[in-house]
Amino acid sequence: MGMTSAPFPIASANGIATIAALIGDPARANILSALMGGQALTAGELSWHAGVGAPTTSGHLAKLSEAGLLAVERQGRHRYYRLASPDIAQAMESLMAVAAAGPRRHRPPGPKDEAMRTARTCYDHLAGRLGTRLADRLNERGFVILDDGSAQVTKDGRDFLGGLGLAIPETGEQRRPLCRVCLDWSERRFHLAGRLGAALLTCSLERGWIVRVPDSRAVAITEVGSKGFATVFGITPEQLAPK
Amino acid sequence: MGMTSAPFPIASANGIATIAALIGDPARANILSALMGGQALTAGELSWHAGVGAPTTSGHLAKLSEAGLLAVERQGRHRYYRLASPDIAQAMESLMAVAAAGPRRHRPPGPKDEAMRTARTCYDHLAGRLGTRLADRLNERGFVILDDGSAQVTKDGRDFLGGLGLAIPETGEQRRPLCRVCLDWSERRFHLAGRLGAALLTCSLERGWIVRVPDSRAVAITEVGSKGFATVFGITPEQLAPK
DNA sequence: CCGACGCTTCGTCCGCGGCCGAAGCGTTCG
DNA sequence: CGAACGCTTCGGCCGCGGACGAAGCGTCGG
Repeated sequence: MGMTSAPFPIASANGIATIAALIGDPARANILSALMGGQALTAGELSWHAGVGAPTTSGHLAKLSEAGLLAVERQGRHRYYRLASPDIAQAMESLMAVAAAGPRRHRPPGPKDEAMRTARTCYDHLAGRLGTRLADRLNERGFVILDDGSAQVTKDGRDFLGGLGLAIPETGEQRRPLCRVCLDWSERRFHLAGRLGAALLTCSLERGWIVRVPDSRAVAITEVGSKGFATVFGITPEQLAPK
Repeated sequence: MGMTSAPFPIASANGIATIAALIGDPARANILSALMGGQALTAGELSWHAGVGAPTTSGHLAKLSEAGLLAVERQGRHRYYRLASPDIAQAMESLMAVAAAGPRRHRPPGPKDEAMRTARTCYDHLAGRLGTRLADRLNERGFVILDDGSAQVTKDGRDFLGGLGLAIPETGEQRRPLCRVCLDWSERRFHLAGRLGAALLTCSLERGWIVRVPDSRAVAITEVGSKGFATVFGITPEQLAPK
């Protein structure tokens, strides 16, 4: 028998349990999901999202912060919480993919849900139909190469995006990938993440092409945005239609 | 203010909590970690890995199966459990990355831990120093392009790997990416995953270059393997040395 | 300077869920 | 066919941790 010593914890398996247990509480999951919107929120707002009282929320926030999942910033009498790193967002995203793939959870697609499917933020980039179509169009035009689960920006793409005023750092040799794909839980296809994805989101917001929907990760596409996405990226309104 | 209706659960945020809660139990995390080795294990073996009794393990396995995280296969009086899909493995991997990045968990690197750092399986591909060096060498030679967090196989690479007897399906249009990167929790750098990563692992096993270490995800590099990795990929033994 | 507000800490309650021993069911072997 | 084995089901124990109300601390507004 190859049984070495006692049944002792596999290296780091305990660490992963700790993290997962933190995410595993409904209230905390709601908090983290709310923060997947990408913007920092106050404890009060998070309390509302979590669906529990202020004291309970405070406890949750303390635990999440201590574990390094959240970063906190005091500002006046408010405390702004945000996800501590893109890694956290990616872990959440992977879990969403698993959850969406799993056995049918009864999830009546409400009107708000429909807005989320059309366009939403995924931490710091775009997701939903808008996000996936954006990836498709950039791929078709040879600006990014999407080969199954990998993504790469081409020379042409760098030029094109540069023309939009999107300054993509040449090769920062940073931890953060320039361009990676992210599995969309509603579309079950890929959209663009990484520094490029983040740049596309901020650009769209700055130009007023999309606006954030209050208390939600969903974003609404404005009039000017509808034109902008069509002329610049070739995304027709039909492609963004619910059905 | 924009408070719409009651604080009702964000779409699918509850689903993610369910999944995370399942992973969040230490015993279950140990089970899943053990199955990250990529091979199916019996309930008894998993009970040992989990560190709890058989009845308790059985309960855990039932929950994990029902949630769609595990697939089970009856064979004689044994029941073989394995991860239900690569998505699960990726979610676990993301969580490991978060856990490893978090505040210092006291994790005295034992001898077994050292073996894991040298070479181990990560679900169905190679990780550890061997895995990352493999990615490096393939990158240097222009067989794959690693640009930050993205990976792509070149024409040259396809030819090279074909010469090794690795038949990589041209472009299966499958869900499973041909080549993607996976963050190595011990090296804190990328190694290769996807269908390519899986092919590299099975190839190495078939040729006897590596052998699985019992009751562990670690793999040991054989004599012939040491030569093989050096001549075929240009990986010197020094690059695989612990320090 | 006092009251309203935002957030946290403290104390308490209580229910969910993990754990085990014993028993039950199916399979394999002598 | 009976005994050993692998795994699951059942029943009961117990402790962890999430929930809230009340109170405490810091900040902003008149």
